[in-house]
Amino acid sequence: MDALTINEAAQTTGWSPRMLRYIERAGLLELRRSAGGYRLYGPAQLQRLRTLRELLARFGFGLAELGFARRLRSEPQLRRAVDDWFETAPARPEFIAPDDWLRWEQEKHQALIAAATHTQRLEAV
Amino acid sequence: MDALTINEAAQTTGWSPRMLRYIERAGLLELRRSAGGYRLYGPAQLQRLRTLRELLARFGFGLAELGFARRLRSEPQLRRAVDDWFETAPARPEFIAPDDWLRWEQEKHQALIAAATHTQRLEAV
DNA sequence: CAAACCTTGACATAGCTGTGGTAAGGTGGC
DNA sequence: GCCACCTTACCACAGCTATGTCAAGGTTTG
Repeated sequence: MDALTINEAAQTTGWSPRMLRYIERAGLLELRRSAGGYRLYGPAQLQRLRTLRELLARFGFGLAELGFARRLRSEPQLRRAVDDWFETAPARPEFIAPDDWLRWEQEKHQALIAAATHTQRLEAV
Repeated sequence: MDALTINEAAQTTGWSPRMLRYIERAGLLELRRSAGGYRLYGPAQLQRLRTLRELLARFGFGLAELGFARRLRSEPQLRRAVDDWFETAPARPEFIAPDDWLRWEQEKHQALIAAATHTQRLEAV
């Protein structure tokens, strides 16, 4: 068997077993199951979990947001509706000063980003 | 002056003044300001606010998610990173049964959707 | 078959979201 | 110049997110 069970996967990816189940539940990772129902993590899944970690830390957002990104790519109706909303010329939110948005986002994820940065620094040592 | 102030805008859009400020703060609507700093809502902004209402009710997500969609379109790096993550072949989350995701999402927004539906019904009367 | 590991489900909690207030102070139009 | 309206900055609160822990009960494998 070249697949890990959840605790082994947790160790090599840095996620807790709890979070691995949560991530699957959130629709962000598809897993094979053993005959008895054990989650089986293959190399591809492990890699995905590691990049997921990096992604969230680097940009400071959460699983919910990524789940929404997933909906955007899998639900054309939703995609269209959202695109339409943003493209309605007059309000042009693309032109809001990035600073404003950043300030807002950073307030939200300040702690998270700080933690991530700290972690990276530790890892860099 | 063909622009409304915040309470007038609130009345014609159905949002509360409180939420109108919140929406602006979330980077989802750009507004002109009077010399003294009053928010000025033009027809375009009003329309946008109305469609925003419909968008959220129809698909059952929140301002935070829409804010993330905005980031996706305004931050190419983020966009690329997220696309890459989803396109990494092996886990293919696009192929997760829509049912699973829906169940998950609906648990989350059950109350919200119920409330929205209820509101619509009231409005329809 | 027994020890070690897994599964789902429930309870817990800090922090953020979406909303509503209120207060202290500036703006606008008659 | 007044009164009504606006602004920002707080306090508050229910509900959701991201995490952890624990219990009761199957699975694996030596």
